[in-house]
Amino acid sequence: MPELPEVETVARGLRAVLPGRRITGVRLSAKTDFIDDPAALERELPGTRVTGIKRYGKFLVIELERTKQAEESGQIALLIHLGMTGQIVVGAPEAPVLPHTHVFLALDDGRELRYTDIRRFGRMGILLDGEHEALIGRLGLEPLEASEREFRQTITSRSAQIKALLMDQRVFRGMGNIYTDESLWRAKIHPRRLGTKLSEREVKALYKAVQNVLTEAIRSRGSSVSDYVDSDGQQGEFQLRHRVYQREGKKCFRCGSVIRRIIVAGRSSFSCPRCQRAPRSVRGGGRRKQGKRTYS
DNA sequence: CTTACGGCCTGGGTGC
DNA sequence: TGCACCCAGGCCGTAA
Repeated sequence: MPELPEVETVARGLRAVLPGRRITGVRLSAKTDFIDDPAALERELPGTRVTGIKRYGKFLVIELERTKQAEESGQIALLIHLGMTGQIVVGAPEAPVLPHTHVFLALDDGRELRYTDIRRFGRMGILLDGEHEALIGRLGLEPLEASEREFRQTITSRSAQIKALLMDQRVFRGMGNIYTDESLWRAKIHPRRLGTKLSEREVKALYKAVQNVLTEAIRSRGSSVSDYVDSDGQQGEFQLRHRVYQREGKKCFRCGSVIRRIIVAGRSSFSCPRCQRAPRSVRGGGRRKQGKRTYS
């Protein structure tokens, strides 16, 4: 569910309430298979103070300093990935507990941070000093920080399908299914086009599209398609501005053609058949695996 | 080194 | 009402 704009929105929400707060207690549910080392959370977190909130692509890092054991002065951090259905909400401990809430962090201001995750595709764990860099090192460019030149360099040096490239976290960090489709539609590029085969004009248009889509989505506090809420429990509004995502069968906002859904890079991909021309290899009667598809 | 695909998990929607 | 199936903002491990 959450992509860069949603995670950024959560990060900003947490920045407004967490820094300076001390974690006074940790409680976990019985289902902790999404936590790297549950015991480490219970052992390390109590007594730490939040010093900052960082976002790397779709990862959230809550930076902490130890305040109890002075000999162990090292900084640690709580790493969180929201997966598809993860939610972090800070609120009153008396608030009703949503189903699938698996982590409760008591704070010294009397409030409580809760992590809820229906599908448990999320991830959580303690980061010690070195692990911080190791994680970030495996991630690609932050799209909103990349220059146009870096962007072009990265895209044109890979031969994968552009959709797969944009969603590959080792290439760009933070893009997911929604914002990839929305960006490709704005740039009028078919998701199956290959990175190497994009013209300079197309790459330029895509760069702008990505910048604009992400920036506007952050301004709208993300997209709430089904589960997403920010750290106040509020939904985003960018879903009202989606131009292709989940609009199969509806008219293209630009040309009126019927939006299609196809599978690209293993994911549902929505595009306009007229605005986003398919590459040659795909346009013809190319034999592609369709699985058990029913034609009606 | 790529890329493709199944699996992980739960719930909502649809069609029979 | 039940059941089977498909689908969902993501990623990881394995196979080719």
